[in-house]
Amino acid sequence: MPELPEVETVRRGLAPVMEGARFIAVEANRKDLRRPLPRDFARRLTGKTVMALGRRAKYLLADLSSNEVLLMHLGMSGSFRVSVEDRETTPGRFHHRRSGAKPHDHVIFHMSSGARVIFNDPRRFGLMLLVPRTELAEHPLIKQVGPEPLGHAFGGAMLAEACANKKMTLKAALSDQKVVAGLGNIYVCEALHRARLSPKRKASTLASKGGTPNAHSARLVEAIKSVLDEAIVAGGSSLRDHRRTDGELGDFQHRFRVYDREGGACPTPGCRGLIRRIVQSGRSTFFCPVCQK
DNA sequence: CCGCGGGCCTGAGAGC
DNA sequence: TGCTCTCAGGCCCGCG
Repeated sequence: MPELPEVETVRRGLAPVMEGARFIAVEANRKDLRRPLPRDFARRLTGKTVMALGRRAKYLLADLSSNEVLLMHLGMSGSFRVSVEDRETTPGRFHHRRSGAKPHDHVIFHMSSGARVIFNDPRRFGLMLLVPRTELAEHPLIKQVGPEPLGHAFGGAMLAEACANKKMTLKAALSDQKVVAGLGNIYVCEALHRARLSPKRKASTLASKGGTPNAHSARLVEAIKSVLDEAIVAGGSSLRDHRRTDGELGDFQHRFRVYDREGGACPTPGCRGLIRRIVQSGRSTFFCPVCQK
C-alpha cells in the first residue's frame, strides 16, 4: 500500500497517542510477518515509553525509553488504526470490545494514553523489528536508504549525482530506495509526468556530459517534492485499503494525473496525448508518450 | 551493473 | 452464485 505520503500520514495520526505514552500491554497475534517478530517482542515493549515517533523512507521509527528503536514497515497491505480503550466497566482491567476486532489484526499496542493501536496486514509483507538506537544508522535496512526527498539537501545536484553513470531507466532509478527514499510505483509515475520526462529515459541523462546537473534534474526534483507535499496535505491516497489512522480516507487518488488512467486524456495543458500503460521491471508504468520525453 | 522473473501472501475484481 | 484468472501501493534474491 503505502508510499512516503501514506506512511507520513500514518505517523501524524499515531504520534498524538503514542509519543510520551507507555506500552501497557502488547498483543502479538501473528508473529510471522515478512520476518518473524523479535523474540520476546511483547515483553521488550511493555512498560517502555515512546519518546518520539519518526519516519525514514517508508519506515516508522518509534524511539523507546529502553534505548531501542521499534522499526515498522507497512509492506503492501499494512495499516494502523487507533481506537479508544474501553475500560469503563472495570477500571484497571481491559475489556476489549472484541466486536471491533478484524481479520489480520496481527499486533495490538495498548498505550497509557488510553489508545489501542492496531496493526492490520492481510498480506503480511509488513515488518516490526527492535534495533538498538546506536546501531540504527548502520542497520542494513536503514544504511542503504538514500536522501529524504522533502529535505532541503535534496536538490537537482544530489539527484543527478545519484543517477550518474546509471544505465537503468528513470522509472527504475526513482523506484530504487538507494537513489531517493520513499517513492513507490504511484508517485514515481506521477512525478515523471509532472516533470514531463519519460519513464524509459536513461537515468544518467539527468546530468550533462561533464556530470553537471541539468534542467531535467531540477524539474524532476521539483515534481517529486510537489507531488509528495500535495499528497501529504491530502492525507495520502486510498486505492483499496489505505486509511488514515482515524479511519478517514485519504484524498489524493482523485488527483492522480496518470496512475491507473490508461486510455485517459493527458491532463497536461495543451497536450492531446492519451495515457499509456507499459510494464517495466514487472510493474505497471503509466505515462503520456506525447508530453513525456 | 542491469533488467527481468519469481517469490513472499491475501483479497478484490473481472470474466465466464 | 461460484469458479478461475489476473493484478495489487514493497522488497529481496538469483539468473543471465
